[in-house]
Amino acid sequence: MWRKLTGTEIRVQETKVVRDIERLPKRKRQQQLVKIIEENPFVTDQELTRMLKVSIQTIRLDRMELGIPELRERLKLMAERSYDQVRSLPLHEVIGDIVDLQLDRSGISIFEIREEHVFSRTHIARGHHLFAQANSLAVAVINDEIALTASADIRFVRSVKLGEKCIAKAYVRSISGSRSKAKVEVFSYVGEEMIFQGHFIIYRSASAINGSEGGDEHENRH
Amino acid sequence: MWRKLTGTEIRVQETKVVRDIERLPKRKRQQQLVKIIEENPFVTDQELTRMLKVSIQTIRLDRMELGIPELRERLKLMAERSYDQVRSLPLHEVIGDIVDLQLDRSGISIFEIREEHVFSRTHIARGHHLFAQANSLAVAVINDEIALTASADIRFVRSVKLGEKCIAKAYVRSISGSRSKAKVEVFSYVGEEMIFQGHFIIYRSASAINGSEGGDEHENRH
DNA sequence: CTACATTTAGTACCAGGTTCTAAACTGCGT
DNA sequence: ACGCAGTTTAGAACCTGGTACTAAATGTAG
Repeated sequence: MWRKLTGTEIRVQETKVVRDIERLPKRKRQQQLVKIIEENPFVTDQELTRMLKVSIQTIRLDRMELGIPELRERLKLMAERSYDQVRSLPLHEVIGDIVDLQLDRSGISIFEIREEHVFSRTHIARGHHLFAQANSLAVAVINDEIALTASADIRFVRSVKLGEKCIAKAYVRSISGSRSKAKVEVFSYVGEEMIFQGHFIIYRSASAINGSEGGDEHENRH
Repeated sequence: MWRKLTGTEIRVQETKVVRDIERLPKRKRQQQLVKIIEENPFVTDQELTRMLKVSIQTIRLDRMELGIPELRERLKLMAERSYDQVRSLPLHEVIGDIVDLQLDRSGISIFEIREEHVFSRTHIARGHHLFAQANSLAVAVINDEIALTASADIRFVRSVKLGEKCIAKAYVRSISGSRSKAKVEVFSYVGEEMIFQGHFIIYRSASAINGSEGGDEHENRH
């Protein structure tokens, strides 16, 4: 369909220019259509006819060619996406996927930096996400029903960019005699490079209920 | 519609008890209906007839009485909600509302602990949200186009619960000679009580591009 | 028995489409 | 001037998941 056009386009100029400016409207219209629907997915075909000054059939042919589903399908997809997000928010309770866990000893989690984790202009990951991964892991590695971060000393060694996979490794360094506190060290890497390190003091169940308690806790994983 | 019912309910007991256990099926069914739709908003009236073993008209009467909109309306509402959320996500870039800002001097932000910030079982705020508020503020108070957290030393003084409002106050303590680093102290309070404190080292634009750079930055706010 | 609530049935209608068939119009090559 | 392809428009039948309304059947308490 378009093969022919591009072929002729390249060859001659004077005659085909006319052809192109006559043909472009379809492409242009479809581009516009995509843009309109993108920035307002709630628009009906009816409304589109008014905006693009073509018949409703043309709108529908365009949607078909572009693979854009009908209004209701779009809404359903959006609803499902947001519903899934809400559902997977409990998964959001631990930031990063824990791939290895030896309670009271060590743990490893992986966290991929995605669009929502970076500063839009520079695509550099925001610090609190790296902290959150490390903090979650430090809390998870403690073998108690409740564990709360009491304090932390952290360092952002280098910035992490969109798409990079952070691998955090946590080591439990010491358990206090009364077992009320634990020291956990976390090192995060992208590849071989260390990008973050943190020293966490975690309060655990017995002492965590009263007294100076921190900002995080966790449930026993299996 | 319900006024009458509740009226008789309150008055007499022995006679109405019978009436109630005869009436309950309706109420019970409606409670079930609410629950079903709540945990699966994508269900059609047809599917509900099978689940509740009543006619589709009853389902629809129930929905009316309960003020539950039809499937398509539900999906539309969800889609709109998620769309608004996505739109207001850039607001999520700074955690907490900045209410006062004196660049290179001090700043104040307020952050209310909501459902999504707490651990579901205990309703205690997760540490990284408190950190995020403080970190955002520490970065915001620096008068530079780009600012990145290099390191932080933080302490969770006491746990914060659902519904509490955290007020974070940041003070720029020192600016290095070359202006490449700044020291920022942040103290967060619920009412009079301090709940968090942190010491941040922030790298600023000139030196931030190369060298050891942190995990956060910010754009100039007006 | 009667009055009232509850449930079910059925019809007409609607939005926002899909699917399919059939015309027009447009412009180009020959 | 003619045909042909790409494009646009029109129209009818049908679909889902409802609303709105009328009417009848069933229950049940007083």
